[in-house]
Amino acid sequence: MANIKSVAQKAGVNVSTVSRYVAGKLNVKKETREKIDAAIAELGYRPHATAKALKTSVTNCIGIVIPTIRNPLFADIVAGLTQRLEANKFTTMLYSTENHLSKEKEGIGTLLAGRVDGLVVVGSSGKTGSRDWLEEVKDIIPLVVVNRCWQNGDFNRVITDFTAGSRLAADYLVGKGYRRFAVITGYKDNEESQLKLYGFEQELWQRGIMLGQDMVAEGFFSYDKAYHAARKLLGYRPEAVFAASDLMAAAVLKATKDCGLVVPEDMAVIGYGDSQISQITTPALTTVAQHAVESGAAAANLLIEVMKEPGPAREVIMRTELVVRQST
Amino acid sequence: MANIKSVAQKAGVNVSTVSRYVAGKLNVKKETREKIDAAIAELGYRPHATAKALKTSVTNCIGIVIPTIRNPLFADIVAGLTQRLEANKFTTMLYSTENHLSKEKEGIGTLLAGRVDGLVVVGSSGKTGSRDWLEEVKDIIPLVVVNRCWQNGDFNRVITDFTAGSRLAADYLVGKGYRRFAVITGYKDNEESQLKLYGFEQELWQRGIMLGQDMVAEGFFSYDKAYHAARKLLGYRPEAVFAASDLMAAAVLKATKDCGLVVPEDMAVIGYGDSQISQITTPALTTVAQHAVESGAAAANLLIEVMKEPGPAREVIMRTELVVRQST
DNA sequence: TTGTAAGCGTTATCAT
DNA sequence: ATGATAACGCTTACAA
Repeated sequence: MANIKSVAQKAGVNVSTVSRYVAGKLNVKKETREKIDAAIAELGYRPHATAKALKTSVTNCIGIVIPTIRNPLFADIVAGLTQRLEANKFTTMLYSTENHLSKEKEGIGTLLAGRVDGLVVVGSSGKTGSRDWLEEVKDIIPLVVVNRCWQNGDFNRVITDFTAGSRLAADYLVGKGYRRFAVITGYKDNEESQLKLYGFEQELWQRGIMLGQDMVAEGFFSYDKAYHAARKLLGYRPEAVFAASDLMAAAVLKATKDCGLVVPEDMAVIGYGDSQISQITTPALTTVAQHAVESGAAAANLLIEVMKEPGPAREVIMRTELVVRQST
Repeated sequence: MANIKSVAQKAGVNVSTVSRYVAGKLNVKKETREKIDAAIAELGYRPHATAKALKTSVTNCIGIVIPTIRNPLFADIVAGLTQRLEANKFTTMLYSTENHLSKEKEGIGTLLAGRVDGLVVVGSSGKTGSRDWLEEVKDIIPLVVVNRCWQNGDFNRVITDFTAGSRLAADYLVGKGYRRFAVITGYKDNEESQLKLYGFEQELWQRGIMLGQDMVAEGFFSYDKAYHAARKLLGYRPEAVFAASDLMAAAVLKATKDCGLVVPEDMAVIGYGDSQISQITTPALTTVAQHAVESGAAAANLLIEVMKEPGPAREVIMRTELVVRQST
């Protein structure tokens, strides 16, 4: 590959002149410019980003760590991130932990080795959390966490107000006259799942309604697992089921149908996410919208801001909304 | 940040010794090893990947260019890619063109600047194609293209046999006794869409069945657009509708229902992809499975192979299968 | 306006 | 088994 030296040689000038010209500094004679342009074109020269990064300590690259790209929610967050970052001339390095929190440390480690200017870590920590580890990281490199709410150090963060979203759902259902509820959560130990459950219970409690312990089951954010959980819960004859994701709500619809019940006449179902799934089911799902793409974009903007001028930790809260369709 | 020099200093040895030890070369005395280990731990030293890349010309990083991560199909391909690449100690740089083919050149350009050891370009080229551009790229860097079938230079490629998949669908439907068909394609100019349509037509033709021109409509891989297309097509009373994606097939189901027809009794619907969507709809969709995750994994393996020993272009064909559910 | 030269953090060759 | 040093491709004072 052609390098700056060969360009300089061919153009008959010094490397520093080429460097300055390529960088856009304008104190270079027209005649020289033309010679350099010609040399660049002829050699197919392309500045070597790695060398530049080594010299300047700026990589123009941001690391993103996610649990899995196959969850549409995370895909949306990544989409929001890459859009904003690419628009700001950053490239992105993606590391997927495949839902193994233990791989998070490894992933961050590889990204950290002088490869990126900043880091975005997406997704819930587990029960144990990786708090101590991230605590170190944020001293090494600008860091933004997304939807990791338990992390109570002062991190720059974008969080969705999952609790408020669940309260919207509960409020709406109670207002509709339902009194006997069941909930399908994600993972018992997962913070996002817990916050969603917590908000729902809290709102019910304020309305003087109790949610029986038998009425909560884990669905593991999986269609099949949620289906089985739903079959069990339906035995207790709830009037309405709240699922922590649209995918699991879709499973509830299926279970309901297989039990010979009709939604919404015999039972109401409400999902979470307002993903494409919620439009596709029959009946279409009432759901809590959580603006995943915008969360990603907000995280990108926050990180860029933080890299420009560091300071005390900043926080962005993403609001949720209720989207009413035909399942309630 | 601590560098190799500071470690060497603290350990009281030369940088080259540290370098050798860290690289795992074993000609280093136990005593020295311990001193170095202590220094590394104390300083929190982490080898600088960028500097190493500059020196060795290997980045251990692979570039991935995709149209958009929000399409579950591409997300699956990326998942397959990152799994295999991470397992082989590669990091991945992701560039998303947001469905603008024109951005592909820009994206590849940024990745090319000494940032990556190899490149995977995913997705159809448009009518015009970016063939000439990629033709240059493959001389610069190891390249694998995925599902870009029109590209007729000798590229390393992983392609899904879309045509064969469509033929499976047509064969099955004709066997079931259907004779009057409608098709919802993606984009008219998109090769994947065209191949899917082509296979379907071809199989019908061999069975002596004609597909009227009015019976084909663009759905743009969008739920809403496909819904409108379906409403129009239903006016011509097809006995079965073949959609080029599950999402669009779901839209057909909706349109059918809104027209007061029942699937599969009044009309059959068949999708493409075997994505999660196909299990969720009511009735669940019969669909052509296309193994997206495996395509990504195959592309990763192919690229690794090509980087190890270059040679004539290799090709991997991914087969398709029919998955029969309740919509036919 | 252009040239000289040091240095970013590594690795690798050659001595010792 | 270890040390000295050049080099990777670039940027950036500083000098001319």
